[in-house]
Amino acid sequence: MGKVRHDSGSGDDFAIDNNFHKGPWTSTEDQLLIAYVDKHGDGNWNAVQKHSGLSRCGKSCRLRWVNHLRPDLKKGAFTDKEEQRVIELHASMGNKWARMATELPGRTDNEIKNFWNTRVKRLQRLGLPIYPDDVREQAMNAAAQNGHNTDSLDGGHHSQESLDLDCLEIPEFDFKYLQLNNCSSFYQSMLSSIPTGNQMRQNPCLFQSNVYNVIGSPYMPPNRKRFREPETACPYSGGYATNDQSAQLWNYPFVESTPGQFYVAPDSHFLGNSTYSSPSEPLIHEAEKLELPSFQCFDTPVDWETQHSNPMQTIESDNTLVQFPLTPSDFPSSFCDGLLESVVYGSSGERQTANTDLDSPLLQSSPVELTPATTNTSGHNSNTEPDLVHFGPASSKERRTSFEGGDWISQLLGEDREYTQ
DNA sequence: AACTCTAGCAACCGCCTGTGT
DNA sequence: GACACAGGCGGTTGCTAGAGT
Repeated sequence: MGKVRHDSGSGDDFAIDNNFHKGPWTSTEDQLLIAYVDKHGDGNWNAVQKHSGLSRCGKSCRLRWVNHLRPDLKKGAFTDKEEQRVIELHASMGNKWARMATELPGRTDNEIKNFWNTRVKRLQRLGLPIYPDDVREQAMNAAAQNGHNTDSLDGGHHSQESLDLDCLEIPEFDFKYLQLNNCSSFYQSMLSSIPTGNQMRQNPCLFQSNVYNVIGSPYMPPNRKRFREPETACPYSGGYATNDQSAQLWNYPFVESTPGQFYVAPDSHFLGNSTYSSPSEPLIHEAEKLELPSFQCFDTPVDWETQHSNPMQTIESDNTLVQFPLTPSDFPSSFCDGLLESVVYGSSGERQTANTDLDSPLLQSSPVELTPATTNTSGHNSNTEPDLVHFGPASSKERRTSFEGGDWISQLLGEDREYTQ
């Protein structure tokens, strides 16, 4: 790992320049830090080094305090209840570890993140889905029935946070252990439970993000590599989705949207955690990381009529793998970002793992990323292009028809594994 | 016993936002 | 508005202990 620093402005450059100590903390350092915080309180971390005698940068001190020395930390393995909660939270908010940590007293974002990643790896290894069937089904049902939160949008005082909560309530699921994914039936039932456009108009929050991201997000923040939730309601510009690699993977077209109309929240979960190398190499200019889903809401009402006549329909690339757009009513809400990933990304997870576990009866979704860097260290990516070629119906017309009917999705998820090479 | 593999964890990195000037 | 700085966040890396061979 290179230590060349490109960071601009934060104290770490300073830390490097001053040869601050790095690596594991010693008990002596811990004591110094604890003593300092006891005396001065936390915060102002760069002052810690100056006043405590620690040869650590402020960031390192903060991290050490937050993750290990804070008195309210809970140590030890995650309990079943905590695990259950983590699953719920991840289903609702994706890789928002810090937010998840606020819901799990005594646990840190880092801890949750490690726990989750480990868990995902384990389940992937076992060929089990990340989310229990119960979660998926209940979330699906909740999404289908959840036409009742319009008040929250009219209250005039809701924060993004409250919107998030309003948008998606993850019930107390019964987390029996995981069964194999029934992706096909699940997805088909998703499609059959799609609310009407009118419902969606009334509840724009319910029908945001992730699925639509594959439909084709007109949202592409310029010159941004990452998105944070407070930006959800920010203005948008045309272009590929934020998850532009996944967008490019699906190769959906650029669409200019206008304010007040439907747009897709940027932290889409859909395919968003599968950072493949795209075969359409020219489209990918840098190895951007894709975030796992974050729960997103529209602040802007959805204009479905407009969306239905979306110019995307008139745009078609020769390489288009999925015909866009599907109208919003083609999909349910992104009731569970992570769940959707489990459903759809399962296919990509299969593809990712196919080379090493072709015999697995169910290669499940995983947020473990395969970045171009990790998949393509030799400078080429040998396994993505064939995937794309076989990813979905052949012709655009067929694609559209099939996609709307959910048939090829079924094949994709449950039957057709040819694309795994 | 020696070696390899890997899961789990701690720490770091780079980017971001918020705030103050 | 531009800039610098502090702090926060999510992704990644590297170390280590334990399991497997």
